[in-house]
Amino acid sequence: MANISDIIEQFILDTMEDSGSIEISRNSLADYFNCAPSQINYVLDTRFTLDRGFSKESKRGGGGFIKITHMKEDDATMVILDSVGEELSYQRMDQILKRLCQEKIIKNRELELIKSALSDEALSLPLIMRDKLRANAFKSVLIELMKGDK
Amino acid sequence: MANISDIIEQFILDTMEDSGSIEISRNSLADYFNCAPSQINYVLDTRFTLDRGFSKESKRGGGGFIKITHMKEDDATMVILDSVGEELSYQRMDQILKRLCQEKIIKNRELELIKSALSDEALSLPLIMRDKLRANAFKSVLIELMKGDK
DNA sequence: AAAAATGAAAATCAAAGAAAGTCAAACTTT
DNA sequence: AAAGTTTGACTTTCTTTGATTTTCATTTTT
Repeated sequence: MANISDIIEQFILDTMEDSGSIEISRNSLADYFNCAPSQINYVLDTRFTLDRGFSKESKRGGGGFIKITHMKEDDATMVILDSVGEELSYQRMDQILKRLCQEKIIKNRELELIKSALSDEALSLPLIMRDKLRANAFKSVLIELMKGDK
Repeated sequence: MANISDIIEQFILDTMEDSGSIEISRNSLADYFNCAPSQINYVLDTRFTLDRGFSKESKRGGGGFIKITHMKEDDATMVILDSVGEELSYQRMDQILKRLCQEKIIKNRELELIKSALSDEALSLPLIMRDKLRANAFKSVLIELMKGDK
């Protein structure tokens, strides 16, 4: 235990606890922990994944940053995320979206927009890849929907 | 938002908010922000682009100026659809979404949802395929948007 | 009055700088 | 041995800076 990756993970988790998000400079963080900058990427790639309810955004160059967002911690949202799994058909996505709509989590127009962005036609790929990619992209949408307060 | 370019962008946006246009002296603006005059060009080239619905005109020499106008397009969606080619980077999509937002064609939340559905993280594919797929999926969203109104 | 010189802008372009991403080799733990 | 971690060299993207060029208006010269 107590390897640097776990420590960095904990640090990030602690820092983002209140707001549900954090915006950091990769280099400063690496400096702070005396590690290679790419170590930060390793931590991000292995721990702050979509499956675990995190989404990331970053920018290079002057004024660059990495931003991590987490969805709300309650079970209900986590259950939905879990239910997506590795692959997601258009039909199943549709079902989930309908439910979100019934529960007033999204508007009908939002449902339509998401469906059009992630329809079979929009994701022009071989079937196996398509459902995998849809699973991933849809998780990203769910996380956006269920972001912590702010 | 720690870099000068973003600050200058915001300043210009704020200043032109009311009238929808602004006429400035490049040198004074550079003076005001203590930066190289060419930095202003950089901001103009990267942020006040056609994709975002801005047009620029300028004059050199004594009494020179730069004028930026935000054009109101009747059906921006159609024009944008035509301008999205075979590939679409995340950055460019972001610009377009900002414009759709400014023109009140989509809400901010819808912008965020689309961004999350079609982010680099969501579309976990090799870069070349990713931008192709994004172009396709985004067109599908634009078409959905055109259905909506009217 | 036309031509030439001067100076005041803005445009361009390339180099340098800043920050994050990638990938594979070396090392550790299980 | 396999899985997980650490490190570093190299790449890509975005920003900043400055030197040089182009364009326009005004003034001076012929």
